[in-house]
Amino acid sequence: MVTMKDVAQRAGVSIATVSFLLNDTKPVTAATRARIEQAMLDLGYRRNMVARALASRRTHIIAMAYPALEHRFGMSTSEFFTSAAEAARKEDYHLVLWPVGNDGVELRELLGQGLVDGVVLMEVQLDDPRIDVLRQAATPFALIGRTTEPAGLSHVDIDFDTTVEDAVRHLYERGHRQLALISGDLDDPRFHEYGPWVRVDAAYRRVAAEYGLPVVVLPCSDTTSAGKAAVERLLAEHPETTAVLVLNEYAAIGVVSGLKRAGYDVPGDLSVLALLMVPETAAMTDPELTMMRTPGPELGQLGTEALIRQLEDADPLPPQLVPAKLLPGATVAAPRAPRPKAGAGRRGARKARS
Amino acid sequence: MVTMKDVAQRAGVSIATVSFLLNDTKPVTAATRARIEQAMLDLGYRRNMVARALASRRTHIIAMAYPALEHRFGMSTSEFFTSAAEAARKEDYHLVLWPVGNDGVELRELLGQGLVDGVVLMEVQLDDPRIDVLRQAATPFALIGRTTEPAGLSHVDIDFDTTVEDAVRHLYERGHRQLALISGDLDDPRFHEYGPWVRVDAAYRRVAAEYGLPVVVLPCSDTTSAGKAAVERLLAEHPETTAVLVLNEYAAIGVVSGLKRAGYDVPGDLSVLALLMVPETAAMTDPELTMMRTPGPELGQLGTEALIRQLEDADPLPPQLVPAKLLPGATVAAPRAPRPKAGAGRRGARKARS
DNA sequence: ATTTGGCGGTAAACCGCTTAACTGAGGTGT
DNA sequence: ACACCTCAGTTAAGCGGTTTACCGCCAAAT
Repeated sequence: MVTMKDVAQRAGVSIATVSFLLNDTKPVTAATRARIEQAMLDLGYRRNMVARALASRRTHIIAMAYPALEHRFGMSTSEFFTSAAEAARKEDYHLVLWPVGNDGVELRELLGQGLVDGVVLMEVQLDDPRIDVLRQAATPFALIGRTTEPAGLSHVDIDFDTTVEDAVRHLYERGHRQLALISGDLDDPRFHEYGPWVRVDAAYRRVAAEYGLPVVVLPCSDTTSAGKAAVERLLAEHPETTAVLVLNEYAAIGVVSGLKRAGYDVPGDLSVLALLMVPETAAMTDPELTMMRTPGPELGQLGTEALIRQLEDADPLPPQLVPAKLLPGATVAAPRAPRPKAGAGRRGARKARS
Repeated sequence: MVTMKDVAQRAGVSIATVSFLLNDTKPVTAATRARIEQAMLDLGYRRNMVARALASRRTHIIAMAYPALEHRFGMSTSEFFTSAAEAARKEDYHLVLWPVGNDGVELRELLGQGLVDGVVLMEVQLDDPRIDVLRQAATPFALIGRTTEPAGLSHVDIDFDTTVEDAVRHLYERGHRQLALISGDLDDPRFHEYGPWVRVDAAYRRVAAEYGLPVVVLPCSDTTSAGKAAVERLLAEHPETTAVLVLNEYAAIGVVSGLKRAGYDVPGDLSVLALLMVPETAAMTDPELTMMRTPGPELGQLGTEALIRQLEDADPLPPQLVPAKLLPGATVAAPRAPRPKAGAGRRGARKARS
């Protein structure tokens, strides 16, 4: 292995000078610089990260901590990983993957090893014990997602308010007045603390009120079968509905196939707009789902950048809320009949096919 | 930060003794052991990975190198990442994510940093320049996937032969004699070197021949729309087909919806069996796809374990070929009519379903 | 002519841990 | 009784860098 000593020797300078040049931490004359650089080239020198880390107390490694066991990884999980890894590389950091429990025990253990300069925390809970662990360890961190009181915490998250607003407006502008939200299942004890669901739910109720729309919200867990079931209930209980927003990814698929199976034409009889989805999934339905594309890649990247800013103590990135952006598909159209106004007519459907 | 020196001091021993105890690299009397352990407990000592790495020349970090830019990540990518990360943790290693180009340039750069003890290489090409880079760097590595000549290389891969055999047998046993494979698009220059597609194609031709079945293979890239197009062509060119195997994940979705759109009943009119898929995706079609579940988690885990074995120079794990296992869904049934071909009487079935 | 001070460069002390070589106090064999 | 092992521990030399003093030199200031 070629070390700095070798380079220094060949360039006829001291090892310190090489270090100063490499880190640009002290000026060096053009002549010596040239000699050193030539020497490095000749020898094929590569600076050893580990030694550097030990001496400088900065490893240039950051961790992405995500809930282990949790096998309900959506499509967007790998987007987080890859976008974060790329952002890290770009800044000359490495990203390690840390599957950790939600209680923070494993996280504390890992932090103790002194391997990482900072942590990007995924799937942040509304009240997250891991944050205390990070604080106690005095380890810089950034959140993807946020707690109930995120003020002062470096974080990025989906802008649920804007996302829902945009979604509702999209439908409203096309004439829809009878909307429904197929939401997350907040009654499920595992999720009534789940930020995205809570926030979308709240945002929707607010926006619907603003638009003077009736508030129809059906809980639904994130599976296609749950989606089918939810839409059946919707048709039975609120047949006047002309457009449905679906929060969950897999549920949205279920909603579309449930509608088709029930003989409804999408978007003829009912429009469907998926709220947080990735294009690959949306393309799977027939017709292709119109969706708000979940900003997974942006979040992974921004979260990482926010963390690295702290580490390089540049001016900290302010909290970023990124809305999901509309990605048109083929499941939204104008409602079939002129809008029925207060209490007026409603429609079933009878398209069938086989 | 509590260092080994602190511990040694408090326990009244030399720092070396602490190290020997920690690494179990030299015997220590019960009495001193107890004193040291107590001291560590009192002080809350955590051994510093970086210093250890520098001194021992083993970082206990491994990299997962995967092709950057390649945004055609299937659902199984995050399975690789998480299963590898978990396997690494279990053995007290850390996993870093390295998005690298296929030419090996970035990989060489990263290896030079001396950060990792070894590399798990994903998406191995049939002739992969990155392997030479790893060899030159004398870095231990394991492959997920394999080259044309994988002998001598530590690797794990899907057992395409068994997978295809099992798939064909499954259909054959249910009475199908007119199969078709909707394969990868090997004509696409980007992919005619893509191992999984090449191997499935080859395996299918072999197995079909063994079973005395006509060989019908349609190329198809991995999108739902390509799947739809492919199945339309299939219906036009080979209307006698009673069951279709689909290699690609998204294509399989397209095949099902294409069939439904064309007025075919699945599986009544045509059975569909997806070859390499994850359950989450399969659940999205209606009816749910019958599939061979791609062994993503196993591969990530086994690849990591194989690498770590090398690093700990235990007896090396032999190359592992893991077949995809059948996961029943609702898209395979017996063919409707008795098979029209020459030869003896056979019985088809006429189960239908709606 | 002497002082001052900036500047390119060096020496050496770490960073926290591993490990080879060494020490010294019991047992053993003869 | 003496040399010879064993065995738990210790000393100290690294691992490959970073970083804080410090030094000598020359130009500008006095």
